[in-house]
This record gives sequence, structure tokens and C-alpha cells, in this order.
Amino acid sequence: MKNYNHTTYAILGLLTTDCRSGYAIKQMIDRSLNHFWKISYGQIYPTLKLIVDEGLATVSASSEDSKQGKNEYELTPKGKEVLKTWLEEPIEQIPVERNEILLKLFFGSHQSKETTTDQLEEYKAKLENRYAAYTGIEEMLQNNYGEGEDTKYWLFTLDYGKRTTKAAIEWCTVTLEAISKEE
Amino acid sequence: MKNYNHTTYAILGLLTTDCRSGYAIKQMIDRSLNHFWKISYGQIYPTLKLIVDEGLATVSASSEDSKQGKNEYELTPKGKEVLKTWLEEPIEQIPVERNEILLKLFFGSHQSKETTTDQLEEYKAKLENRYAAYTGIEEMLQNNYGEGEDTKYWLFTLDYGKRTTKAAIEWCTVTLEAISKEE
DNA sequence: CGGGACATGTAACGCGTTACATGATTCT
DNA sequence: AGAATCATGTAACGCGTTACATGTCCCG
Repeated sequence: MKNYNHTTYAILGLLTTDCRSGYAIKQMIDRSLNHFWKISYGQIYPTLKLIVDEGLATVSASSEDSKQGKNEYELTPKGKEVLKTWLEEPIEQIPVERNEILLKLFFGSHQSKETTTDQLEEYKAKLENRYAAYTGIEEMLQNNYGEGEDTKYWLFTLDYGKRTTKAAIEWCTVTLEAISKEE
Repeated sequence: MKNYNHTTYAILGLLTTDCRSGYAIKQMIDRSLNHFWKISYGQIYPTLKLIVDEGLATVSASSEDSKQGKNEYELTPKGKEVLKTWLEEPIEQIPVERNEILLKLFFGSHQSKETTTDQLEEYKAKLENRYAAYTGIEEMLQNNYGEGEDTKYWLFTLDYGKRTTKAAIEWCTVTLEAISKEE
């Protein structure tokens, strides 16, 4: 079976949910997968085209409604099979995330101490916002979709985001303390 | 002042340490920055060329030694200034790391439960290896470089890796428990 | 009737990886 | 002599972002 890139599998997976259009996929990712995935329209539309070309989905060019340029996609059996095959494959390697603040901190001896602490404070504030956003999504999921089988898995991924973000926040706290204390 | 990409700043920063050649830079990153940065030769050599073209470093084409194709780079005052300016700039945004296992888990309702747990177990094992590697680097740093001003900052970045990795390992544990218990 | 959300799409560009190509030095 | 490591470099390719272009629908 042919291999596709992760973006393709992500879209294939989202087509199993209520997302039926490129726009809906973008929204879903921005709202519910944003802690571990992101995507741009510049990828979505060409990839949807590829998916149709490969026979993994069909597109109904909104034949019934007034032609408001709204496309609805539906997975074919082949598309479902490709998705399932990928899901069953073992994971490759864990990625190295490039982190700008750690890169700057690595060269911290060339910074003023004030700059270092400012950057850490700002990073911490951003992480706290992120954490709050995750909590918000979590509550939304628990209220709106409490029934579905999917929800359970979506909450698992959120928990990952919360735990790692919390650990990063704690790191900011102790690092700031260490820097200020040493003086 | 002109802007460069993060790869360029990373190399500029490493040129302030003992790393003087492309090969040494690659080794340093693989050994000591691998928890938050990586780079390939395909980037290093063209970037070093750019850095010289821009007057941020000079290259001594190993004039003295037998011409064994070994280049030594040295930052110019301008290069130091560019680096410092970048270090003082506030950080942009925190990146979204794409995570294959979370993507698969998000679609976990389409997997067999066994596949899900296998993937989580494997991910956990890889995280544990990573954690052990960090501990190893930490010990090496504390033994070999205990004196330098840089070491303190390098240990901060390692601590970040350890804390977030540990949080991810704990997440694996509780998620595996939740999945096995629910049945 | 104007603004915001909905909706689709493309082209240019930047970045990074991979594979390839080459050759010197060092160790056994 | 052969292998491993040191060392530099390029070309092709894949992926993703950004900016641009276009148009509809719905609410007030």
C-alpha cells in the first residue's frame, strides 16, 4: 500500500468525524488538535485534491444546494482502509521540537540577566495561557460530546498537553528562582 | 540590522564556544542540544558560507596545517553583535510540536485497543531512554565542565528536557492504566 | 449595505532532510 | 590494507507557511 505524509493521514482521520469540508477541518484542528497539530489552508486544499485523485474520498460539489462553492468530502472504503493501516503501524521516532527560548537560554552567558528573566517570565505567561486554553477545551468536550467514543481519546490527548505544559511552567518557576537567587 | 533564521543564530552561538568547524558544530548539537535542537550538514555548510559572506565570521582555511580540508571559523565583532542583538530580542511564540502518537491516539476509536496500548508502551520506552540520555549528559556536564559560566545555562536547558519528558512518561502510565481499566 | 464569518484555492518562497560525492586521517 | 572516524560539500526533493486572489452568506 502506498504511503502518504502525516498531513494526509490527519485529514483522512478528520473526515471520519463530522468534518466534511476543508474549512471545517481547519476549524477542528485549530480548536481541538492545536496542542499537537496544526495545518494551513495551503496544505489542506491541495491535500484534499490529492485524496480525491487517489480515490480515498469522493467530493460532492454541493450539487443540491445553490452552488455556493462548498465542497463535501466523504471517505471511500479504500480511504478508510488506508487510514486504518496507518493507525495500526508502529510509531516512528519521537520528534525533537526546536525551542527558541531554550536556544537563547543555552547562550545565556551572553545575555544580560534581566533579558533572561524577562524572556522566561514571558514564556511562562504564554504557557499559562496555553494551559488555561486546554482546560477550556477540556470542559467544552466534557459538556458537548460526553457521549461519543471519540471523546475519551480526545481527552487523553488534552491531558498530555496539560501535563507537559504544567511541567514546563514549573521549570520556568524553578529556573527563575535559581537565576535570581544566585546573584 | 538584517534578520537571519534560527539556524544561523544557533551556529553563531556555537561559534562562541569551542566549536570552530562545521563538523564540531554538528557534534555539539547532537551531543548537548539534541533535546531542543537538531541540524544536518545540509544546513550547516551552506549556512557557514552565508555567515562568512555576510561578514559575521572569518574562515581560516587551515593555512598552517597541511591542507586537510579542515576549516576553522571565528566570529567577527559584527557577528558577535548580530548574535547579541538576537539574544536580546523577545521570544516570538511557543511552537506547536506535531506529535504522531497523539494524532493516532486522537483517532483511537478506529484502532484496536491492543494497537493503542502497544504504541503507548513503545512511546513510553522511548521516552525513558531519552530521560536516561539526559541524565547521562547532565553528569557529563557536571564532571567535565563544572567551571564554565556556560555550564549553568546548559544545565537549565537539560532540566527542561528532563521535566517535560518525565511528565510525558507519567502521562503514558496513567493513560495506559485508564485504557486497561475501562474494559 | 457593510462587516464579519464562511469558503476555496494558488504561487512563491524558505527551510530542512536525504542521498550522494569526495577525500584525509587514524587505528588496528 | 582496511575500517572507522573525521571532514566538507551539493543537488533534489518534500513539506509547510505566507501572501494573494476570489467570492458567498448572514446578521444587524
